[in-house]
Amino acid sequence: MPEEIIQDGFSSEDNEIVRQRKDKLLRLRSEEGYDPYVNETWDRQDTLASVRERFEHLQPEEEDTNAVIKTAGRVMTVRRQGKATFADLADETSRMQLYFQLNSVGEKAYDFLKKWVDSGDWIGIIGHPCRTRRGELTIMVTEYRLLSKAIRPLPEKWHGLTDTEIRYRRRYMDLIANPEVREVFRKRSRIISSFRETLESHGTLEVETPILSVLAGGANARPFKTFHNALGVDMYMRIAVELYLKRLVVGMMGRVYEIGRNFRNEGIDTMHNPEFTMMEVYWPYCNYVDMMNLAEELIRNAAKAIGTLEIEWNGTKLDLSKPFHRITMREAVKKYAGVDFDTIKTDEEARAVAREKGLEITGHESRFAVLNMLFEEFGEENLIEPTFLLGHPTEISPLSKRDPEDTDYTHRFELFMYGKEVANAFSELNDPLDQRERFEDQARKKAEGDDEAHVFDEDFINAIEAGLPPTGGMGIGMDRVVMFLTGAKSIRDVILFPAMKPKA
RNA sequence: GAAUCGCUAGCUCAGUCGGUAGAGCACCGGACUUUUAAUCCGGGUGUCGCGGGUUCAAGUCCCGCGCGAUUCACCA
Repeated sequence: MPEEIIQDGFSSEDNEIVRQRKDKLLRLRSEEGYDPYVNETWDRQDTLASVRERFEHLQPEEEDTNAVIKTAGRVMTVRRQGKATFADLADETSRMQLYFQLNSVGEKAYDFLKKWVDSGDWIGIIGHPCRTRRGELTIMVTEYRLLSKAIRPLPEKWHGLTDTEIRYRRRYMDLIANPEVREVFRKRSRIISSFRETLESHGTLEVETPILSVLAGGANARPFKTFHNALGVDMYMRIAVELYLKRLVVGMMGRVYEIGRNFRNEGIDTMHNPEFTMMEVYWPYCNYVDMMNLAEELIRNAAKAIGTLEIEWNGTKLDLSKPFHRITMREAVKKYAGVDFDTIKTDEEARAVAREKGLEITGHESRFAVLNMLFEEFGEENLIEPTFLLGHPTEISPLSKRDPEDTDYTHRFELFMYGKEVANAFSELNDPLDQRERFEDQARKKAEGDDEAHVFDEDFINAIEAGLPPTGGMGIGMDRVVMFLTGAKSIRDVILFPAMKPKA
């Protein structure tokens, strides 16, 4: 078949159905003088859900000719039957049967329907409700208007669209074919709204900080790099908003939060997307304990907002009304790896234990790094019920305040659910001298080849030097919260347009 | 990065031992004024993911590549 682009909007890529529909569209314009893409408004007065609610009381074969319904939606299926036609109309709220009779709409409109309206098209309709003999609430159409024409066929009406690749790449087709997918994203929206409501009920101000900047700090992660032409400088996409929000607390903005996209140039799997949504919150005069309470409240309220405190993910049910568990990293390692770190006093001892446990050891690890490795290897996956992990070593917590009782450890927690990290929080380090040392330590790690070590942010130190009040801060991975509350097994199922490799 | 599985019509899928590409839905034409996976009659619309190879003959066998899914590794 020769490569050619056919004129008038036709393409050699078109399949048979698309060619027929394009041809139909041209004929609709030339034969009827009707342009289905002209600027049109339609005064929709009812959604299908509201129609369903208003006329639920109708009995089979009952018809309410006095009521007027004015609605609109996408034609999903058409059942033509000579001088009568049934169709299913869907909108964002529901789906309802339409009944067009030759007598009810008139001959001219009925012929137009037969000739020009297809499944996939958007139509506005005026009619009244009735219930069929078989009990189906139906709109008896008296007038309708073709609002927009679809020239590409809908996915199959019975099996729908299941091909994951098409579902993610062409999410619009997924959303058309699978109403339950629309419901997941409505829940996502409600969860995020609930977070905002909870935060604002505590007097927290929503702020926006740079996505693009010269330094990407606040987390251990590889950033995306880009270039600003006019400034002539390399820039990075943010990996966290932490350092900016703490500057705002220094700047006397009080309680602040941001819900926004972070970007990390790392692998993609069922728990990670290169861009993901993070909520970060900072409260002056508070500490990590306040953040624990806030974390529980945020998650519980979000669950309530979508209807239930009983959640199920990956076959495991959880009751979010119960208080969340607490365990220290050392306790978790003792329990799940069988290693008692209280008896380990040197890095050498720790490395020996780690080798025994089968961990890959280079010989430079401190006992604190080993503790963390043992937790990640043996502990993490066991924290199924919501659990605050406490007592992180200072070495792996460069922005976290030390525990005054044991300065090798910090006042920090991570919240785990289903064995996955959902939140990370701490009493924010506000000692500028200590913060400088921590950054210096990170800089050493970076120089040793750790490309995920924190960058040294001199201006952030400057901010801390200006005085950060005692502050509790927390970050929550919103995508994971949505996954656990909706039962989605992949992060791609809670992100409308997940990252995909280009096909060709 | 590795392994496994998948990629065939718009969608969901079948395709035997290597022997002329199939079904349902959708779509096109016709009948039908209460159907609802409507029904009935007629019609197959295709770069079998891409590129090589073996063979008289490849959707099928072999090699390479691409994309996706899952698991593992990596990664907050």
